Amino acid sequence: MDRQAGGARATLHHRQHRMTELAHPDRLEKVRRMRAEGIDPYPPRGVEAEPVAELVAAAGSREEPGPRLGETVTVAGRLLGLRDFGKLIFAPLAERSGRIQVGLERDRLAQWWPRRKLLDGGDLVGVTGELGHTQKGEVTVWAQEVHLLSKALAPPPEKWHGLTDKEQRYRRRYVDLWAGEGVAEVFRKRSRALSVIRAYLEGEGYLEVETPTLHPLLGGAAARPFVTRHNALSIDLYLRIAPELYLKRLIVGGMERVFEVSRNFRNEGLSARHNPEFTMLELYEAQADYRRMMEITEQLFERLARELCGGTAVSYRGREYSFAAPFERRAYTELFEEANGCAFDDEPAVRARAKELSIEDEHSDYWKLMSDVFDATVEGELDGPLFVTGYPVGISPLSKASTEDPRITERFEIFVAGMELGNAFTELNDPQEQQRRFEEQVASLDPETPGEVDLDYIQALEYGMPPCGGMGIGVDRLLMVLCDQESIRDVLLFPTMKPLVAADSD
RNA sequence: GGGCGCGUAGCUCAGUUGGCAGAGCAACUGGCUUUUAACCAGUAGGUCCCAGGUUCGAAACCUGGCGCGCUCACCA
Repeated sequence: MDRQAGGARATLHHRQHRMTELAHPDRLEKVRRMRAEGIDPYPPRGVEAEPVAELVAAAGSREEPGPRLGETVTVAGRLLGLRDFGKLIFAPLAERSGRIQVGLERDRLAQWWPRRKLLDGGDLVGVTGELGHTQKGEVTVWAQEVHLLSKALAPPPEKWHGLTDKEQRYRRRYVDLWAGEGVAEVFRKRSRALSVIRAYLEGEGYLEVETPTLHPLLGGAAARPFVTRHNALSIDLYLRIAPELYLKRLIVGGMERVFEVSRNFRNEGLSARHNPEFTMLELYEAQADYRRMMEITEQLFERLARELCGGTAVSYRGREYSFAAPFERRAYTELFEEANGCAFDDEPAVRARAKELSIEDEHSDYWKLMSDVFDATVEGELDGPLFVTGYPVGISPLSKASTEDPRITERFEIFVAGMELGNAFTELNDPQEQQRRFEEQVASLDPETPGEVDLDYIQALEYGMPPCGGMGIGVDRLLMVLCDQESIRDVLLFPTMKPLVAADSD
């Protein structure tokens, strides 16, 4: 016990020591010298600068000069490194639109020149000068004025590897974003994807809404929740695991076409495909059904691929996926039978199969077990984009049953590269049937199903919900595919990490 | 929680059979007006994750711990 405590203390001390050393002594000395000379290393105002990508385009090449070659321009950004030739220094400057080279010549900067040694890689500067080229044809701003905008005390990481330690990349995303190849691009794409989604749905007559994140009851999915406390009300609240039941209340309310970009929270394990908080797009449309949801999925996926990947061919982990509509459809029941040699509702056969696959019957709930068998034998093999249709009623408590086969529902999930990217169905709007299914869930004692029936939701249905189609799309996972990233953490700016020093460890 | 792997300079990494702690980049000093990971010469920089153990001698071997990654389980 004592040894453990001692070890923990040593680790703590080690980490804090390292963190203070991020500020480099030489750079601290330069800051002192600047202040002594009356130079503010952290001036309050920036400079008015142009996006460098536009300047690079407008400079043209040496052979074919662009319209703005020779103009005096101002750029601002981070100096990634300094290549010093004595009376000439080249430095790449990075900002939001891209990179441009800055050329610092003694002859053009007579007054500033003695201060060049105060400059370091990583510093933020504003540079005014002539837009031109070097002998090798690189577009360069030949500086006439240099303004330090913010002194970097911490040196940038090694210049051609950047940060490679994944933990360091996620923890210090503020470095990774400019030091890591392609990192900023992923998050520009993420932003564009959300714009495309909003533009598409608004074009379809949808209204974007915001429903509560703090829920008094669990519902809309099966997952372990985060619990929090409201002091004034003296009640526990859950961080939402899904916005579904609130959005459907809005359909009852006559809003008819609504969507929400919802941050959901599930208190479960972390993996390459799971983060405790993740973004879900949920949408609901009155007078629509699951077939309309397929249409929306196809249109949205195709549009996103065109906007983000330049076409409908999407390359993910070395394989190509066609995002051109229509997508393939397969029935859940058929896929189940092909993979397992028995019908999904042949309980003795499925139980035997589960034993073969050493899948444990944890909740003594047959439908959960059957679903586990499906996940183990079918899901990972689905290349897609593929709609798996007709999920069994027993694992679809919020879906309307099929009119042709009462054992299954009007529901589908969309798969790409073995990953579930979305889940949609014709919404169950019969309040009595919904209450019956909720009561079954409560009776199951599964820790991941609601502990009590959401009577307010039943009451909403009692006022009458029109026929309705609804869908949830895992935005992060969809972006993994569109940006060709292997881990969900690579499409999240700040993925959930264990704190360096655990505040509460027992 | 299980399995596998990793932990050495600010960063990226070597370190042979157990025998003086190493390189490149970054930093510092000097040189250089066209580089693209500039180049040349020099200097400085270490809790080898922590604690025990084996040994004449441990960064290396053993035990325990800590941290992280991958993976499996979990995640309708």
